[in-house]
Amino acid sequence: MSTLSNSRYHHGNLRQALLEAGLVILARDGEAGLGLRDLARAVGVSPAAPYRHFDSRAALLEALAVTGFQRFTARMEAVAASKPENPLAAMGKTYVVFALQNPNLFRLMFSPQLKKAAQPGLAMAADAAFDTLRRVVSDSSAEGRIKALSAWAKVHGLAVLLLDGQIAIRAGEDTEALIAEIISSL
Amino acid sequence: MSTLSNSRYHHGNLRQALLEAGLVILARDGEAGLGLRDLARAVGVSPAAPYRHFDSRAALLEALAVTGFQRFTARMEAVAASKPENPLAAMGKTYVVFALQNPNLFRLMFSPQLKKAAQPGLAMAADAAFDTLRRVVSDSSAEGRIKALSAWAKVHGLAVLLLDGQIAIRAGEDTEALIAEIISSL
DNA sequence: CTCTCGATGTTGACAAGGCTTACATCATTT
DNA sequence: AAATGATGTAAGCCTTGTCAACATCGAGAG
Repeated sequence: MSTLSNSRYHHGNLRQALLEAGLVILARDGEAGLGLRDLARAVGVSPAAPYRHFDSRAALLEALAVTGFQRFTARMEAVAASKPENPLAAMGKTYVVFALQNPNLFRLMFSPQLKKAAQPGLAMAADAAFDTLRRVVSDSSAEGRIKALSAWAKVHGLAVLLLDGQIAIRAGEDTEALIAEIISSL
Repeated sequence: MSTLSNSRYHHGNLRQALLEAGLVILARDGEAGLGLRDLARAVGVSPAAPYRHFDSRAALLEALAVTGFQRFTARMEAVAASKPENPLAAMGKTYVVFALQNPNLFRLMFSPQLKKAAQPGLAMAADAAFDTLRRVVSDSSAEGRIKALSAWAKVHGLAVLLLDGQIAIRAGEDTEALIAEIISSL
């Protein structure tokens, strides 16, 4: 392989190419705008080719969500490893910022149509992501669990509401500062 | 009219019938399972008939979301009117319970594909709903706003996470009790 | 009471998109 | 070099949202 002849029958690394192009299209057009045909055309391949690598459109979306969780986990662990003064607040901010930087990917990761229960790979990727958050608070006591869930709920809710434009940002207001204020009480 | 001849050309009250049947199908099959053709068939009408009342499928979904916000608002106002000891906690619980009782409707209400910015009716319905929450906290000071947003984020995040099955409920654990514990700190 | 007209439904069809089946091509193994 | 499994193509089926042209009804004008 490696000959970059742009007209070879086999693509060479179609699965990876589909995922990367999928992330780009997803970021640009949202989940609804990500069609298998468009995606195949973007990669320069026939409409049916993706089916050699993904059983269905849903499977493709699931794979994208998994990579999303992996990137998310990497960011969270990086923050935790940097030992900030207030770990919970720092990770909370990272959580929200990730959502705002990758809105469509974040929405896909939490899309109900993915049904984590039936997809072990996705469930594991999601669990790994949240474990980084849980480890910070969890002293494994019942009280610690409530505290962790409270923090998680608050941060997640803030991310979702900001993403959907529900929280009105006043003119000239700094979104990051607002986030910091809301999260500071963790 | 009023003859209940079940084979009359005109339905009589199609718009209302579509909304009601739509809510049923939505609750059962989710947004993705709500097709215009199925909906039309459920009401006993031709596939194109709904277009006399809704410009598009998106418009139909928007109308369903609006009725969802109206029901939600009614519940929240009822709780607020009952003057509980801790209004914020009581309304928070109502918020979460509504989400758990109407999962698909709740998801539709906050679906990003609805773009409230472009739909004045939907935006107004949503604002009306959250105003009931805002009124409880808002002393209109900057501090009050942060407090209101914090409470809203926490409650909304809890609802979303529970809806998506992200929060693991331990065996024999009471979900309502868990909700109460997490919300009690409001 | 009849006639007309706007509102409401129906029919038929198109286009887009997910998916499948049968076939072509390539790379690797023996 | 021939066989074989993996990968991609071609062609088409089916569902679904949408639209245009036609049919039907109800209500007000005369």
